[in-house]
Amino acid sequence: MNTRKVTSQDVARRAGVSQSAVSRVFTPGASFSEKTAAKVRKAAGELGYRPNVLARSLITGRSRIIGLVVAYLENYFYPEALEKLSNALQAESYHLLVFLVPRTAGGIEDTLQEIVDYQVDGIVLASVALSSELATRCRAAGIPVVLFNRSQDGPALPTVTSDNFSGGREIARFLVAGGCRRIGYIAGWEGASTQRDREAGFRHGLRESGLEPCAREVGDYQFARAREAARRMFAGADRPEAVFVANDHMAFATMDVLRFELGLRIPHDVSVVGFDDVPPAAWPAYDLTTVRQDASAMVAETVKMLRANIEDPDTPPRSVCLPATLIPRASARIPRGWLS
Amino acid sequence: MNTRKVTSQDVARRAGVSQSAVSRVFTPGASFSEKTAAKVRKAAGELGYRPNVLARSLITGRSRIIGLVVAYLENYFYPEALEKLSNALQAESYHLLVFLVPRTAGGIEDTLQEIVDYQVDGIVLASVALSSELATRCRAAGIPVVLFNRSQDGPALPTVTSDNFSGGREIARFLVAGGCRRIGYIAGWEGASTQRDREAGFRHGLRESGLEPCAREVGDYQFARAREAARRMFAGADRPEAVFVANDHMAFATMDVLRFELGLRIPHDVSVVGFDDVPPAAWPAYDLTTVRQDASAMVAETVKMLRANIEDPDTPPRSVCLPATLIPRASARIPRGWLS
DNA sequence: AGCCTGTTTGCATTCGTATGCAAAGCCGCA
DNA sequence: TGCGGCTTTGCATACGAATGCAAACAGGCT
Repeated sequence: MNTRKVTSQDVARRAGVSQSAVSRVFTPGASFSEKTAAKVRKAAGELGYRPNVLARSLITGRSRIIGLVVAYLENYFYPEALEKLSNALQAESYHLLVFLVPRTAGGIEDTLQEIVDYQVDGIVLASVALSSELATRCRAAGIPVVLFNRSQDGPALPTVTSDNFSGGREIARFLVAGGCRRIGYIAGWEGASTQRDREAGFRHGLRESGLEPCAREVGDYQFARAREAARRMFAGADRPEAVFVANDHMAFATMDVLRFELGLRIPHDVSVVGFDDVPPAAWPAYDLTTVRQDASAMVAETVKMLRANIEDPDTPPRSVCLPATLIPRASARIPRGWLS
Repeated sequence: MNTRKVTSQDVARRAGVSQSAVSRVFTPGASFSEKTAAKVRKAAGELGYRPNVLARSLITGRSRIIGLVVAYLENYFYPEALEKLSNALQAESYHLLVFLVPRTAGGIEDTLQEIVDYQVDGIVLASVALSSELATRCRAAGIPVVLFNRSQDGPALPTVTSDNFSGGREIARFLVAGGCRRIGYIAGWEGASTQRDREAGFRHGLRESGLEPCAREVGDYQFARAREAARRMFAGADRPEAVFVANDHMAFATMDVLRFELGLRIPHDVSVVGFDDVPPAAWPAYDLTTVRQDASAMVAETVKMLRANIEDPDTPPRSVCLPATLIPRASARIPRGWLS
């Protein structure tokens, strides 16, 4: 309480120099002599002075804050990404200001405004779709935006995804090679590009063998809805031999329904494949065959793009699509020779 | 790019009023006539003006930013808490600036300094222990701090926990009532108050029946180490009939080892109980008996404390300990008559 | 009209730091 | 000693908004 904020003025007075000198000592690249630096550092240390980031950002126009918009953390891919992103940014002395928004289009509008109010240096949009009008406004505001794990048709924005199409296709090939013919698909939220691309790739892969999904339900990337979707899909007598679930989180729900409600054996009766490779997928209870999204690589690319766009706002938007590799585990029959 | 930042000056000019007038229209509680407000709002709308939060905070001394320090998001209790906390704070137009730190004491020192640099209005420390010296410095800096899910001996800081002691005791009673005598304990990170309290309560509960843990291993709240701990504990011939694992996250690892490495049936051969009640605990694959920490209530209390301390820094620190209730599920034998 | 009270308004200053500019200092060299 | 060139320093101002103060205004009453 008693300790009032200590400013560069206070330090200047105590060190017997001007406020500018203090500022320069704390500004990388500024010009000052070792002698004054010593005096300033000493005084600063004694007073416990630290530059006020907010005041600094007022004049430099950089806040060293990155806004993160994320719809939900229920899918464990996002906590993981958040953790990695935060760590990567901290290494460059940026920090994450998080905004949670309902996935519906309405809320994003306002949220984005709030973010801009904080003068963030950049924005990462994860698990969130952006109307093209909004995207344009962001560019207009001069704030770099990176789409994380979502792509976008309209106006070009920097985008980091993994190769959802190939991933989906690989899954189809894998299941077909394993001898499955009757294959179902449980879709994610239809508004998501990941959902679209995974399904498109999957259908493409099936078509290579003259097949198409024998059933399709929508789980909206939500646990509870995926459970219902699984129940519907496996209610009838002629149930699928395999099912591709659009992400791991829903795949867990599906496996639980198959095993514990319907008494089916996995993969003996049904093969299940997910997407993401979140940590629980590797847990023996699920041991889920899935496609790995390389979160670390995605984060690294995201940070790289942000940095580039912050340094030079006219950097042309790149779209990076990282390889996604299928991880065969025990939840789906492994085709003979697949691993060789 | 072209659109330069629009300031209150610009709005003032366009509306034909002074900058102060514009400021007042955007400051709740300030005095202005409806007539000027209309002019200002119109001009602001046309220009797309929004107050600069950073500039505002420079003069008001409030940034409307809350720093959140969290060690890791691997344990799904924390993403959940983070999501709820962020939502609760957004409702009061605060926002979370997240800082991830390794759980070791060293990093926190620096991290806390970085946080303070951002002039945050408050700090939430989750899953992090604070040296008493550091705690004092926080108070001295005049920044409200709330300990979330961690308590603290030394100097009094506001604290929100659930009743880990009672929770642990309840688990002991539950297992004993279920007929278990040989009961093991897999501990969390020894530096954590949650670990300490859960174990103390557990031991207390056992002692009521003249028992004590037949085995004890340390899992450090980490998945991999918990797995090893479980292997060690169940290696010998005279294995425990039940085990209390200090949190759900480690309990999943334990269950996997018991079932898939050792071929044991749960709860027939071994009863397993966790702590937290994270979402996967309710998934049929685990169906884990556990003690529920009411994350929503904890968050609500945290926000309340923060608000109180921000409004009046001399608010005496309160320690809230919320009830934690045992949720019987299928991973442990349910004592006859327990549910009645 | 004249006075009093209460509300609006603008002016000027403030928050804490960075930075352009010009003055001052330093160094070496002739 | 004097001069050119480079570095260091302080002064003054700017960033964008909030606010104390006093002037201006509006309204009610006599």
